[in-house]
Amino acid sequence: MTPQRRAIVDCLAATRVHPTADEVFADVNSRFPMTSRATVYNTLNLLLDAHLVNIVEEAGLKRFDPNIEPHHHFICSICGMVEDIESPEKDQLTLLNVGNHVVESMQITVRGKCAACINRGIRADG
Amino acid sequence: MTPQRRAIVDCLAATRVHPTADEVFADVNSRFPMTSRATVYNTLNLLLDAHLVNIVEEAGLKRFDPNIEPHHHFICSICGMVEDIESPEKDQLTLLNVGNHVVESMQITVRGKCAACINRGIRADG
DNA sequence: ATCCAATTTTAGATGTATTCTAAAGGCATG
DNA sequence: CATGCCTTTAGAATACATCTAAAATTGGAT
Ligand SMILES: [Mn+2]
Ligand SMILES: [Mn+2]
Ligand SMILES: [Zn+2]
Ligand SMILES: [Zn+2]
Repeated sequence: MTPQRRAIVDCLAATRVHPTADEVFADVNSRFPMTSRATVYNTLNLLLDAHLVNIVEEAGLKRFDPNIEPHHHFICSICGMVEDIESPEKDQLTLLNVGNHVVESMQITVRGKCAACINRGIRADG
Repeated sequence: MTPQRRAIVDCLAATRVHPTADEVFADVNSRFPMTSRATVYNTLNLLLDAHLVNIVEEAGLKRFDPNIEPHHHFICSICGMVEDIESPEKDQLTLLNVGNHVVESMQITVRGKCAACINRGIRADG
């Protein structure tokens, strides 16, 4: 556990915004200016392999999610924001068979417009 | 509607495999050898803007889905195959509010191992 | 403390998917 | 035929991610 790795882990633990690798890099770099992108990617991939973080893909970006409890996401179609859903919906899902495939997990993605974007839009109109 | 565009639309209409842009390019190019990648990407993005196709992102790839009816997907964690779910699960989902956000759609992603990959694995073992 | 092997970090090169650009081509209209 | 508009094309440019090889750091053994 090096300072760089600690900074990366801390960055993930402190956020709920599902940052991209580049956002993690920017954050870590502000505290450890010499940290390279490669270290950030290496460490994130180590965390992935160890199942300590998950990935949420959206708009061509891989966003990293330190919340490894099964949960669902809301994604804003305007600003791209990804937010955890403290899921009552989870209980709606029975893990059932799909064809002859072996099902391991099920996840809901909810799309729409986030409150911030709606407010921005209303102000822009008025 | 040019021959290239028709070929791209036909390619999408004929498949259920959620091809990538490059897979569409390969298919179209086999019939119209001079078609460029730019035309494929341009046309796919036009179709997206017109809401005639959707995107399914997986493993860093954008896969194109001509099925614009709301539906769900099974994704194989081994081969990456994306398959529509003729959804009884759809009815499990009530389109409910998430925070102060405006919900527009909800989609289930089921992950696991596909039948083909399971068979391949069993043969490899035996 | 010194040496050494193993691991980690770094800068930059490389890879891969996608988008952009500028010129050429097609097609309809006057 | 000349004009304008849209499409296509090839290749350059961009963006995100991964790989490489050398330097730096670590921890254990002497
Ligand atoms: Mn999450
Ligand atoms: Mn589909
Ligand atoms: Zn938003
Ligand atoms: Zn499979």
